[in-house]
Amino acid sequence: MSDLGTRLRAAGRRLTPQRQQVLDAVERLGHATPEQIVDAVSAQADAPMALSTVYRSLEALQELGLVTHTHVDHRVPSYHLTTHATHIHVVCRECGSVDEAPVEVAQEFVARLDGSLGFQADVTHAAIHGLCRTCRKQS
Amino acid sequence: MSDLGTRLRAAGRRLTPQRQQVLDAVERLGHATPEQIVDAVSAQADAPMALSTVYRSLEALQELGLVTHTHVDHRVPSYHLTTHATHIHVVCRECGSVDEAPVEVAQEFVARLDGSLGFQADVTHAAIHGLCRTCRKQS
DNA sequence: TTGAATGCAAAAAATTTGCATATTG
DNA sequence: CAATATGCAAATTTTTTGCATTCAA
Repeated sequence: MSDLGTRLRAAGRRLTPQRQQVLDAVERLGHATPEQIVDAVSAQADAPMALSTVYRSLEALQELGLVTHTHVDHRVPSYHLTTHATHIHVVCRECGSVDEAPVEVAQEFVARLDGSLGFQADVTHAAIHGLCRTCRKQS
Repeated sequence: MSDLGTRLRAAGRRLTPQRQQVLDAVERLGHATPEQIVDAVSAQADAPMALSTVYRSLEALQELGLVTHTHVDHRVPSYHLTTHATHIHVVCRECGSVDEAPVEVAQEFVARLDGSLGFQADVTHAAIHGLCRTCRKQS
């Protein structure tokens, strides 16, 4: 994987300290909302970063395929590295709890999507909604 | 499955024409944003429905487990019947195209989530992000 | 009749945009 | 130097909330 600067330039874009900081923050935080990112970056950097810059940076990083986002919370998107492929999020629609499952659980699912649609799925960190063990028993 | 009124009352809530209309609209439209629902309902009913009523109705219907939502478009949630289990949505993060896959594709995935976490997943209409066949080749 | 729901308007939250200025390549 | 990106503030868009009124049970 080439570095951020190279990738950005290849896409006709530029490497700025802000973009690097946003990428670093996403990596460091694991998952983060734009709000959390701006807070994290502003805490480290000398000057606070504009929230609009975070949005625009995330857009650029997403275009490069370096980050993606998911909707764990129904309102705010949560960003994470595309390569940070460690688990899948399952969200209970009853109690709102968030649990994690290893990627292997979806291996066959991904393979089938590939086979039938030619779609390269990024289920990693995808938010799967449903009922958790506990809430399920109660209904 | 008991009817809407019974279910609502069992939850200490009430059956109102608005809630029935919202449920009907979701069923008729398949998927719909709050905005689309208010439009659809207002077109049929004599008086236009308040958008806040749509939000509150959807909340109630979700609590009953009758509807769920997904994020096909990253901004606005799209609602659909929980029972309307026909397909899974795959969304390309590159071109934004939306494709569908039959539920069977996820059967094993769902079974495994159940087995490992006891989680009852509703992958139906879940939005899976990734790269479509076309965009995949270009990158 | 009484608690729950609606409608409206106002507030809050989240995201986007315009534009002058600064910065990258 | 030219094109791209930032920062700020204003504008949009989306969702929530307060409250008086209406309505379901």
